[in-house]
Amino acid sequence: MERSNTVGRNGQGLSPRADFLLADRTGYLLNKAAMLIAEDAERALETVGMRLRYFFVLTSLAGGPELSQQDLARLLNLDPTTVVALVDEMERNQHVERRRNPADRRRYTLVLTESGRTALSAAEQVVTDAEAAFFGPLTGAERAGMQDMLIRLLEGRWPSSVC
Amino acid sequence: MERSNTVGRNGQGLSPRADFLLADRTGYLLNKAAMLIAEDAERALETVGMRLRYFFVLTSLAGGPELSQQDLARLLNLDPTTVVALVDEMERNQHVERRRNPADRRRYTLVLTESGRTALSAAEQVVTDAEAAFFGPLTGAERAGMQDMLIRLLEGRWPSSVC
DNA sequence: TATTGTTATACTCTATAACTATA
DNA sequence: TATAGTTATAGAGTATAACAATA
Repeated sequence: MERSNTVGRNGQGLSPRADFLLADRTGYLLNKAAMLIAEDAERALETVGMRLRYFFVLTSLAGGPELSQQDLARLLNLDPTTVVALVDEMERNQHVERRRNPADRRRYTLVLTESGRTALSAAEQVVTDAEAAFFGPLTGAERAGMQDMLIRLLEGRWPSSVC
Repeated sequence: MERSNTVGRNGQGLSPRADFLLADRTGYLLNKAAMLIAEDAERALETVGMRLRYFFVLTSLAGGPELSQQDLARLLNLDPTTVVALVDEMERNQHVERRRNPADRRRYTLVLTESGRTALSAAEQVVTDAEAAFFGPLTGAERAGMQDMLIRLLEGRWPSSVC
């Protein structure tokens, strides 16, 4: 049921106009949009039995250089202890192997398995579809422009090794 | 069916490029950017002793129509029980008053106090500065374009009453 | 019967500290 | 001494269910 607002936002006589509205805050809009696309992607991934963070890890391992658990933690802004649990799960699913790095035997090198690649492919499809739906209101050029702007905003705040 | 993939990206000669890198995912970039600006804003607000969500609530109350706690929950994607705790805190700080809505005595109308407005003003300054720094890499036109695109992406997924 | 605000509770997620093995 | 990974645990944050008052 909708509320009947007796007083309009822009102050029809009474209500004082605020200096900043929520919708004026680029940062707020960014957060709201991020939340919605994350929800959409999470919902899409449910159909293939995967969580979003799991998908991010698979993508990171598939696309980049060799990564250790610490690398993953830094890259995805996860706590190292969270990565342990995640990789445990991925290893149980045989999507990832831990291989000791001979150059530094403290580290594991995380290796995507064939099965992991297969799971990733299926996940990529549903996520790509979800993104296409979400960014549907934008033209291709606009979306490319947003992509470019976001990358520039992230410049220097991204762990060196990837991207 | 097993791990016959010595094809991993460790092979210097034959590293297969992934179909999608993390940086190709507009959704991922959106999330990363949102996380960073939220962190920046949170850090900026520390200097005035305020949390980001608190700031969002103050902004919502200052700028919009009368809001109940349920309205706030829907607007800011918060759980109604979380809003109770938040408003409790704001009432202790005398930034907000709960007034029974005579038209529907189940609801409170949340009213910003003068002291709340003062706190909001101080917070607006530091958040505006943090946003200016974060979006510094963009031209004014670009930032306006992003603002416009974000609003279009949120269209229809925003509670009707506000924005 | 449905909704607002509330409390109590359970659950999930994340952060902290300590330990090991390597460097 | 410092770092990677691990474990156990504490803490924050969130969701769930039940309830009273009101519609």
